[in-house]
Amino acid sequence: MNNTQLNATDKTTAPRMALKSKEFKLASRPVVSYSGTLQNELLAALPRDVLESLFEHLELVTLPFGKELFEFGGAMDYVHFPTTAIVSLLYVMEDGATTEIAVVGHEGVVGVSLFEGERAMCSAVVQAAGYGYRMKAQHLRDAFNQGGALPALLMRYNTALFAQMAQNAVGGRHSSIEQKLCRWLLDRLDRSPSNELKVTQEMISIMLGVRRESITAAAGKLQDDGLITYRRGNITVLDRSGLEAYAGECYKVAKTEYDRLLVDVARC
Amino acid sequence: MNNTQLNATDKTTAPRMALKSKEFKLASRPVVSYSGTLQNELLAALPRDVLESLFEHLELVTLPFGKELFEFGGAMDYVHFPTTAIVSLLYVMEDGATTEIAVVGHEGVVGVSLFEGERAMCSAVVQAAGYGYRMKAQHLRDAFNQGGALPALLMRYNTALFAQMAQNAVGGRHSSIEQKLCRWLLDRLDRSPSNELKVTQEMISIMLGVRRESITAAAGKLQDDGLITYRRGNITVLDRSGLEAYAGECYKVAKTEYDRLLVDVARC
DNA sequence: CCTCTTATGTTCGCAATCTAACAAAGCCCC
DNA sequence: GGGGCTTTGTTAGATTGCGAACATAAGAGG
Repeated sequence: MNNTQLNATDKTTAPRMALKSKEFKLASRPVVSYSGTLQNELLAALPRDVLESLFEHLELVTLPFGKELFEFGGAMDYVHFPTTAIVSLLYVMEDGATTEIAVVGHEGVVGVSLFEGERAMCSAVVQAAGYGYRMKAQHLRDAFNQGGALPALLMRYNTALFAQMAQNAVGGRHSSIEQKLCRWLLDRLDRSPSNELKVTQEMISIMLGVRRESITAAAGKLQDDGLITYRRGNITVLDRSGLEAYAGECYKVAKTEYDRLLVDVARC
Repeated sequence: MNNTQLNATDKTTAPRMALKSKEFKLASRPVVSYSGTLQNELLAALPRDVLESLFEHLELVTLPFGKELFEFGGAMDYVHFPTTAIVSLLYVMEDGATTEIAVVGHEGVVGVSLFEGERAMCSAVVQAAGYGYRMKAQHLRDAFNQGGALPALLMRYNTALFAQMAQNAVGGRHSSIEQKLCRWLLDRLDRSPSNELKVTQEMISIMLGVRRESITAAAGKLQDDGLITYRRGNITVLDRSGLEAYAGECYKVAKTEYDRLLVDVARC
């Protein structure tokens, strides 16, 4: 556990990987559009008038692998609504040890959880290249303060995020590395367009806060059991329900909360 | 780690302990009063007109040790604003393993983090007997939807709670048991009226999700180092800054976030 | 096709924590 | 002031994951 661990990945591996991940680009490159925003479920859940009022502030951006949307202690000028990208909220300890606090994809928003806090208490790193909409945090704050459907929606999203973080805390203490790996894969899968994940074992180890060798061992076992196959930075999930069974309750509980969020949202 | 662990504590130890903890009762028993509500910092931070509109719905209640304000999967009809009481958000796994997700005292509110979710994703248990104000969740929801200072305040509180949960996840993976114990003691201390905590090592072990023997060992070491003294369900903190130094960054980061919450709140 | 980088596989010993069983106090209440 | 329950102390062996060092292989780019 040394300080070079994340840096090495961040500054060296990350940009290179970003160039490689062509799979995540949409078939036809999207433009800023009303329909485009609907690819983010949180935006899609807003009443049409609210979304329209936000629309002028939204900007479609590419989110390359490894990009830091904000870092620990830094300012959070923008919030991001991922569409095809996946973003990790990561905490890096002073000694270099890392832990993934939460993961955000097309179901959520990055930065609003830290609303009004001027400084981030963790960093946000793009884990899977893709697209997302961003807007100045101040505009979202203004919209929040105007009331309507937005405040309640964000509060509800926070509830689901809470569940995810809570299960991270629980699983971090009481799950085996294999279980954690299963859950991590499932969380990505839920936010990915395919059953193929472009990620190295080293990256996974950083996210889970374990050694790379432990991931090698765990992944090997999952492959032997026919749940996944992998080769050099590429994991394919073969048996989703098998993973779910192995992951145990942590995944299930958090997933249930997200599903409920969407159901509740649909009622609006 | 068996299923009887929490139950034994809950149903048997808890009521007994509650009867014992006389220290936490206020010198003169408070009545529902405007000034009483100010003992909760979140309520105190509300503009006078907002607080007055909530006031009629607030009810002063005693919160005896061990009382479950809500349980996993259960309904959350009330939100609670502790004044002298301390409440743990606990998750109990199917196999009986436990983890404390967060702790709430006079600085916060229990139940609102799970706003609009009809089912709780963890249980809330009174850890230190005392008082608190409660109100029907629906009334708070109504007030939230009316806008004004309340939505922003709750959002800000969520930010601080996020920081605490995040550090729980981080520390759960990367701290020694002794460090976790230090941090846990400090978190209680911040919400307690004195430097004496009424809690058994067994209770602590349940909160931290470790074995009781590990707490015995860790507490013994802290006592040898002159940081605390203890005897049968009673821990006295002797050297707060010593504990902080030992606890490491997790405590510091979360504390900073709460301090900022209060500063921001004071600006309102 | 060859090379060089990066990703994955493997090993050994070590430290922390857990499981399990039992011993010794301390404190409440009769 | 003594019985009985609760809390704390102690030990021994098993397991999981860590640290470090190195071996192998896959694929990108020349």
